[in-house]
Formats: sequence, structure tokens, C-alpha cells
Amino acid sequence: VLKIGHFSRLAGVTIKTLRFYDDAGLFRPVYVDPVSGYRFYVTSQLPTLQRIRLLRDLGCTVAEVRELAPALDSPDCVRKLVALRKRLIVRVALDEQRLKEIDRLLQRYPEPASDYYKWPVVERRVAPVPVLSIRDRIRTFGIHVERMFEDAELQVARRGRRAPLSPFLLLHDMEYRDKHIDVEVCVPISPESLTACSGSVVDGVDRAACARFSGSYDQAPRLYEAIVDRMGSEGARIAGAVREVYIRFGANQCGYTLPRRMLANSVGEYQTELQIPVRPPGEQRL
Amino acid sequence: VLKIGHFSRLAGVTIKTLRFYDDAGLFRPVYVDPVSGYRFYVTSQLPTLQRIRLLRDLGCTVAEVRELAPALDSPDCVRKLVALRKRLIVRVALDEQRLKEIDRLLQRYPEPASDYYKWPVVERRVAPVPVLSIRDRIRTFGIHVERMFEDAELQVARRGRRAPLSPFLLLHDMEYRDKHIDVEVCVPISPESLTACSGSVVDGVDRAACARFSGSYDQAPRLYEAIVDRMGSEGARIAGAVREVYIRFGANQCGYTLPRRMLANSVGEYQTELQIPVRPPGEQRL
DNA sequence: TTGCTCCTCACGTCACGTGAGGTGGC
DNA sequence: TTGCTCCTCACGTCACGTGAGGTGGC
Repeated sequence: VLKIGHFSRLAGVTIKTLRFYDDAGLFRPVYVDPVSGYRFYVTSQLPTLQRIRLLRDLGCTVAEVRELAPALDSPDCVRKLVALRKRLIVRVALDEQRLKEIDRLLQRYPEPASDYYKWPVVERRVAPVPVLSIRDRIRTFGIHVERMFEDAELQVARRGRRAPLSPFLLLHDMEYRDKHIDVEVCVPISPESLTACSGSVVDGVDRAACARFSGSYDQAPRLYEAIVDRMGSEGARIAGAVREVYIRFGANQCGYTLPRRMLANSVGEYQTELQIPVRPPGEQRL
Repeated sequence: VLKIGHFSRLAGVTIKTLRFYDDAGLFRPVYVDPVSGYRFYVTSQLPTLQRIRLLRDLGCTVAEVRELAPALDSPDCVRKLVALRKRLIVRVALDEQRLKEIDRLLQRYPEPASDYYKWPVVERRVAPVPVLSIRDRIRTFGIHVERMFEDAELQVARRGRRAPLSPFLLLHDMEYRDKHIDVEVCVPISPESLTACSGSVVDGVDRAACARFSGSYDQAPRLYEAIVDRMGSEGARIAGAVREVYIRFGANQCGYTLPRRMLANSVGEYQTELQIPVRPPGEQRL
């Protein structure tokens, strides 16, 4: 059972929102301490909250969500979902028109040069991979992600067999650097260890825009921007969670060991690859 | 010069919004009558308002818009636009994920059958066509649209040469039947009459989903839904303004004449085609 | 004791929307 | 006179966010 702060980070919503949903009778903690008033939640409530957020993001009001959320399988609700899907399709169509509008404006007033041409970007396919993963919301990169990786490596060492593949980070928010970023550290494991490690399989990607940098992780956001810039200028769109793959990196190896080729002696030797799933540009209106 | 009601219909915003923008110092009428307080606008203000709406729809606050809108060509503003474009790309990516979410949910709870299979839908290319057009916001179809067409035909007869093609309606809102619908009645003209009629050229469409019905126009919304349903189930998206083409229809022909093949003697003889521009499905993540 | 997390309660905010009560031209 | 459009002003609304003032465990 989790206190509100922890649960809110897992769910990617603010504490205020959770309290508001509680007052609104939309989403309740499993338990409220009668003396302190503390709200307590459990991880099994996450899917429900995600569905609520989905409906809200689709434009339902809180009152509508309150009616729909409990019984998503009622015929009424299915009808509603179908209607919402149509609205969403329309919204995407409108957004694509707005993108064209912006592009027209930017064509007239020439865009300050982006530095995307400096980085070699290749497009390729990324295979699915079984992993042990830990997911959390963090405010800053660095020490926190490091600890999550150390944790994951330790668990793999204790409970199953590691696969000799690079560990990587999944960025589930597409803002890359936001206030609170929803990240998932992934340590590849052998397929047979899936149950022992209670692991999962990360989906493969048909087409991913990939680019590498070496040295400090500070460069990641700029490289990310550069890739998205290039994709945008080609009419392509982001099609899923971004991956940050650690090819050579630092690790303290307490309680586990890694293949030597993954290890770097100094920050200068770090090697990292960004992978952004790409949806190619659809056909355009003449 | 237009009073607020007329201007609001042209622009597709409410009267309340225009008054609010005036008070907020965001968008001012060209003239305010000092005694009655009436606000007056001119059509040349429309592009400015459209830009303001674009920025608002992109997530700018009113305060941001107030700073940006006057000088879209300043380097600051171009930077901002580039940032907004990135945010929009992310929003589209998120919406596509949400669509997949909904599809997953609907797969589990089988969708009540749509009637799209009843209608033969073909996909084809639609050529660009020079027209004389009149655009307005309307609350209901019927008499109002009819009048707009009579108007347009009259103007063409007086000022230029009509092309022997079917007249059609462009639906600029993608909701199809909303409170106020932004429609443009189009009467095809010969290319040489473009200047005489102060006409314009309606863009062609590479791929349009087309289906016909005969008889009363009441069937249009259901057919439209059916086509969009089918598109949605195939992963395709709406790529622009929907067209309603009148193949056989009623007309009083006062002051103009139409080719006989376009005319219907009774509602039963009406023939109408819906054309929805299609963007084919992008590649999917595995 | 400090720092951190949690609480309630009242009020703020953003971009309008609603509605009362009234005017002015056809 | 009726119906339509326009006005102002005050208040409402939606989904939270802010901030004051306070608690409780390490």
C-alpha cells in the first residue's frame, strides 16, 4: 500500500488531482486513515486510474467519466467509446491541418537553423527484448536513474540470467525532459528467466530513428530535439516511447558483473544511442 | 463592415469570445460606436483572428498570444512556433497512442455493428476545380444552404461562365453536424471566369473515400458516420474538408439555367455523393 | 530540531458561458 | 408591437492549482 505521493508519481498525476478525484467521488483510495486523514492506494488501482485519465484526455467531463468508468463493457459505454474514437480521429485530423498551417507560416519566415544535420541519424528496426524493468516518475535524471539500474541489475543477478545486451531506458512521456518524467529502466534477461524475474517483453519497433553520442548525458536532450526536428521536417511522427540505450557506461558492479565491452573508465568513454520510433509521413492532400 | 454576429459566424467563434478578446486587448473591432457600444469588424481581420485561434488551439495562453500575434516574423516568435510545432507533434503521437488504447478496449468488448458494410464505398482521386464560392456558418442545413446556392448560381450567371460540373458543399468543420457548421457552397466555373467571378480553385484530393445515396438529404449524416467508421477501422484518417456533391437535385432556375441531367423532379430522384479525403494508415508499431 | 510528507480549507485561475435587464432599428 | 440583434454587468463553471496553517514520523 502506497501513500499519495508515491502513488501519484507512479500514475503520472499530481497529488492535487488525486485529492480532487477523491472528493469528486471519481477515484477513491483503498483506505483512508480515520485519524490522520492519510489516503492509501495500491498498485492494482493503476489501470483504473489510467482509464480515467484516458477518458479525461479524450474530452469527457468528470461527470461523464464517473458514469462510464465503472462499467466499460456496458453497451452504452461501448457506444460512447466509439463516439469518442470518432472525435479523436477528428482531433488528429485537425492537428494535422494545424501542423500544415505552422509549416506554411515557418516557410514564410525562415526558421532559425536547427543543428540536426550535424548528427548522423539512421533508421532501422529494433527487435523485441525480454527485460526486468522498474518504472517510476522522476524529476531529474542522474543519480536516481543510476540507482534504479543498480537495483534492476541486482535483482536479475539474484533471480535469473542476464542477457548480454545493453541496458536501456524507456521514456514513456514524449516530452523527454518534463517536470516529472515517466521512465522505465530495462535490463535485458534471457527468455527463460522471464517468470523467475517476473520480467516482461518490450515490443520491437519496425522503424526507429537512431543516433549516437559519446560522453556526458547532457547531450541527450539536444540530440533528441535534433532528431525530432529532422523527423518533423520530413513529415514523420513519433510512434511510441523513446529509448536511451547505454552501450558503454559506468557501473559499480556490486553484486553483479557486466561484460567488459559495456564498461567505460571515464565519462569521455560513454556511448549512448537514442532510438525514436517513427511513423512515416502519410500521403498528403494536394 | 460587419456587426459582431455576422463576423462571429464567418470566423467560427462565438460572440462571447469576440467580446472577451476585445476586453482582453487581444483582438479589437475596427470601430466601436461610442453611443450604442456596437462593435464593428471587417473581413480583412479574419486572417488575424484565425492566427489567434491557431495559437490558442496549440495551447498558448491568451497572454502568450497577445505577445506573439502582432509580430509573427520576429526571431523570438519563430522560435516559439518551432517549439509549438514540436509540442503538436507530441500531441498527435499521444493521440495515436490513445486511439490504440481505445481500439484495444473495443476489441475486448465487441463493438455494436456499424452499418458501414451496407454502403458501397470507393476510393478515388478528385480533381481541383475552379469555383465561385460563398462561405458561412449555419445552424441547420436546408433552406439556408439552398439560398446560398441560388445566390452563387445567380452571381455566376451574371458575371462569368458556369462549368457543366455538379455544384458541391465543402464542410470545413469535421464534426459534420455541429451547432454551427462552417460550410462553403461551390459552383464550378470555367477557368477563364476566375477573375470575373472573383472565384477560387478548390484543391484536388489524392485519395477520397466516396459513397452515394439517393433521396432525402437526411441520410447524409448516417452515411458520413458509416464511411468514417470504416476508415477508422482500417486505421485511416480524415485528411481535409468533406465534400457533399449534388449530382441530381432540385433548383428553381430563376435567372440561370442548369444542364437537364443535374435536375430532379422529386426528392426521390435526388442523387448525392459524399467525398472524404483520406490519409492512409501509417506503419504501426509492432 | 530539521526536513519531508501528509492533511484541510478557502480562495484563485483560466477562458470563456450564462442570464438578467435593457437598447435600437425594421 | 414583435422579433432580432446588440449592449453591460455580475456571477457561474470546469478541473484543478495555490497557499496558509498545521500534523506526524525519522
